[in-house]
Amino acid sequence: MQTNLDNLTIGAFARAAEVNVETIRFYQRKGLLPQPVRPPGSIRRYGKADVARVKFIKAAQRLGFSLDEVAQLLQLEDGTRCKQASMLAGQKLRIVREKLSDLKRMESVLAGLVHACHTRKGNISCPLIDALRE
Amino acid sequence: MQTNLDNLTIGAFARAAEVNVETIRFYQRKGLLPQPVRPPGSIRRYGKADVARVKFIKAAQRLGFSLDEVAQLLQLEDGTRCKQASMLAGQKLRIVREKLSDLKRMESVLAGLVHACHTRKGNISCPLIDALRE
DNA sequence: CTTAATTCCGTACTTAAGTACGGAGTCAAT
DNA sequence: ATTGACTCCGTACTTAAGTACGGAATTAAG
Repeated sequence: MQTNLDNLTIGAFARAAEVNVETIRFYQRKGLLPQPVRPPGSIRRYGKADVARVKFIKAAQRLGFSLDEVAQLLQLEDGTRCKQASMLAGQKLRIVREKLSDLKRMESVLAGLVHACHTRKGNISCPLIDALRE
Repeated sequence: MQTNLDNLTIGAFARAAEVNVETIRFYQRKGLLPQPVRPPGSIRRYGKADVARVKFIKAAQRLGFSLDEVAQLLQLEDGTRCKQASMLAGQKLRIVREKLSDLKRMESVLAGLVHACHTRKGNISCPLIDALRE
């Protein structure tokens, strides 16, 4: 295909990357995306490398990386510094596991309370409210 | 014990509730805590009911409720509307379970990538970076 | 050639849950 | 009675990840 993913306007770029235009500009201000040169008296054009970069960012975000952390990953983009990259991922993995255990605790407490609320008989007070009070 | 948890200044209140003073003021502005009357030309005093209310708020937050949701729970504080309370908890439980499954997915992807990075041999490029690129 | 849609750019706003600041008043101890 | 700590109050700042706005320039379509 002849460059149907090259020479994109910023609007087409945003659609291709499935984000909105303001997000592109925001990433440019943050330094996550390079600002392509602007031909004097004209508008900027973008290509598939740019689309790939945004998709990289979004993929990393889905794994729980913040934009600042994504910036670090982007510095390792050449793929030659596997050790650094996997250290970042390892840190993130630890954080994800902590969040998991927090959420599991919340899940079991909430499930227990909801169950107690449903099986409660007679005029005793709400188990959920009681639990928060104790 | 004679009122060692009553007649508190805002500073002592904050210490008793294990939050800081600005947080108390913030909760008052949000309507989560009542503003005790201020004796003219004097300062406000707080008691154990206030401490209990802050602890209630913090307990609910630990279960994943936002302050706006906590405000709803506080309206059910008398414990007579168990059905409403357990509906709120049920909604929260669904959200917690969604987050759990997201995090589990993230965990397994990250763990797989970290493992691949460590067992990689030779000059192939970083599996983590590759995964984000794909 | 005119009109509508985009782009560009800087600035300001959004949400959540606080934290920080600064000046004036009040309280406790010496 | 003065010093230092604390309270009061309003306002502004913080973080993260964008979103919204408004006016000027540019491009695309008819």
